[in-house]
Amino acid sequence: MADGQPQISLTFPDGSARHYPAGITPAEVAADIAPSLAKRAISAQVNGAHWDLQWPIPGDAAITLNTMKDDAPALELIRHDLAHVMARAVQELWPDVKVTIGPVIEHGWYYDFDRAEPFTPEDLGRIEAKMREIIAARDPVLTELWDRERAIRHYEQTGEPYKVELVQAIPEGQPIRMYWHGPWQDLCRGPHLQHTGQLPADAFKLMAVAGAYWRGDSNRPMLQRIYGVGFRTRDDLKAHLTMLEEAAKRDHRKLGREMALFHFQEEAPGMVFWHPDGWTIYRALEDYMRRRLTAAGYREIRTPQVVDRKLWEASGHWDKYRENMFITEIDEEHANEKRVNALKPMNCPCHVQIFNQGIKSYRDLPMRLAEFGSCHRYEAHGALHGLMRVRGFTQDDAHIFCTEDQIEDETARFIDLLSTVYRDTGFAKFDIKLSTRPEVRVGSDAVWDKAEAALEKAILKVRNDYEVDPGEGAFYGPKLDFKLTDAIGREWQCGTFQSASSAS
RNA sequence: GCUGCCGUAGCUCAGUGGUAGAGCACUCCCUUGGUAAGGGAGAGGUCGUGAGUUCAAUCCUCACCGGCAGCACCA
Repeated sequence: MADGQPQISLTFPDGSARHYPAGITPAEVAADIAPSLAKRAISAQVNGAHWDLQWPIPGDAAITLNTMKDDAPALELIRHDLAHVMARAVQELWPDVKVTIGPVIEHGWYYDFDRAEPFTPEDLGRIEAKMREIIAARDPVLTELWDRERAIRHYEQTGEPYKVELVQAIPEGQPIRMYWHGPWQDLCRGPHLQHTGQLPADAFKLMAVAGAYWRGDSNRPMLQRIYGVGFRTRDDLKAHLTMLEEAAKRDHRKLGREMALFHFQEEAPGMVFWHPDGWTIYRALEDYMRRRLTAAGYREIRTPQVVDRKLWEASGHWDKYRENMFITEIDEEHANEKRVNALKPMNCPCHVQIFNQGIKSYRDLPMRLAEFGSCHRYEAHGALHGLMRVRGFTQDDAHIFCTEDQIEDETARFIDLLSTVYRDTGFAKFDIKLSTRPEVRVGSDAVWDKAEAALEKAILKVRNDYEVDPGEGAFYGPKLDFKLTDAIGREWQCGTFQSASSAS
C-alpha cells in the first residue's frame, strides 16, 4: 500500500466502508481484512465489474471479494485459465503452433490454433496430461499493462501474427493486458486466478476438435478449435458428462430410428420419410395447431409449391436467395423457351397474392392468413441436422395484414398465442430476442423507430423480459426470435415474428 | 460450402491385399409361469458409388455421394 496516494473509499456488501490509498488491489484489501480471506479470494467485483485481484482500484467503489464458493466468477476464472493453460500445453508440445483466441463458453471454453497438422483424439489426451503438469506446477499468473507498439513488437518477435492482429484491433483507450501463466505469455483482457494450482486438475476434460474460421470469417484461414469443459469439482464434471450421455440417448434422430417414426436416405438428403407412427404424432400436432389458429382468428389458406420464376423475381428472392432455391425446368411443347419454376422457399409472396385478390377495405383489417406451407430450401450440406435443419419442411406460417396502429396489438396477440402453444407443448420457459435495424436496410429511421417501438411495447404487454440483438433484423423490418430450451438444456431458435411495412 | 472424422448384416460395431465376422434383433425347434429367460438350428451383406494401382481390393490412391462434430450460412 503506497503512501502519499489520495485516499479512496471502498464499500463492502454489508454496507460498511474502508479507506485505502488509490490504486490498492483487491488482493491487498483481502489481506487487510483477514489472512484467510486473502488465501481464499480469487477475484473481486468492483462496481459490478469482474476484477482481477492484481488490478489496482483507481477510485471510490463498491467491492465484493469472490471465493471459489461464488459460482459465476469461480467458473469464469476456472474456464478462462484452463483455456490459457491448454494453449500453453499445446505450445509446449508443438512449439510451432500459432495461438489465436480462447474465450469462455457455456460449460467450458475453446481455443483456436493454427497448426498444419490436424489434432487427433490422441493428441487431446496428451494435451490434458500436459495441462495437469502445468496445474501441478502452481505457476504464478502475472499481469502487466503494455502500450500497443510494445505489444505488437513482442508478437512480431515471437512469431504470433494472429496476436498482432488482435492487438491492432483493440480500440484506442482500452488497456492492453499481457498475462503470464508461469513462463507462458498471452494477450488477454482477464481477469485471472492467481496461480495455476488454483485450477481443479480433475474437473476438466477436452471434448472435441473442429474447424473454425479465423474471426468467424469464411474468407479467412480455417483454424483448429479445441473444446473443453471445466467445473469446480470432479462431481460437477461427472454430472455434466452424464447429462451429455442422457442427451445422446434422447437424440431425436436415434429415437426416430428406434421407434420407426421417420427416416432419411441418400436420395433425398434433408427430406423426411415419415412412417405411420411418426406421422400420427405429426398430425396430432398439426391438428392441435389448426384449432389454436382458428381460435385466434386466423383463416387457413393453401398456396402452390411450384411457382414461376417471375414471381420470385418480383419478390426479390431470385436475386438474393436463388442459390438456396430448388429450381425446375420444364420443356413445354411449342414453347420458345424453357419455363423455369422454383419450389417455394417461403410463403410470403404467395400469401401476398391472396391478399391482393379483390378489393380490400381497411374494414377487412387485420386479416390473418395462415398456412401449413410446404417449403423447400437448398440448405448447405453441413447445415443439415435431423428434423431440426432440413431441406423440405412445413412452415407453420401466417401473415397478418394490418394497419400501422394495429401492429402493436397484433404482435402482442401473437406472442400470447405462441406462449400458450409453447406452454401446451411443454416449453414453459422461452426467451424472446428483439433484432433491430441492420446496417443495410430499407425505410427511414422514423419508420424503424416506430416499428421497433411497437414490437418492444408488444413484448412488454405480455411479459417483461427480452434480449436485444442489435443490427440483426431483416432488411425490411425488425423481428422477434423465440428460443426454446429443451429437456436437457439445449437451446433452439423456433418461432420468429417479422414486421414489414409497405411504403404506400 | 469449409476443417476433421466416418460409411461392413435391421441396429451397434470388429476385421483382413486373396472374394467377410461378433453382439442384439429376426425365423424355426426345445426348455421354462414369465415379462430385454436359457439351449439348439437358421436366414440375412453388390463391405456407400465410380474410376485407378495390383495377378488379386471391402482393405491402397483419386473423385463423387451420404452421415457425424464444429465453423460459416439461416435474403
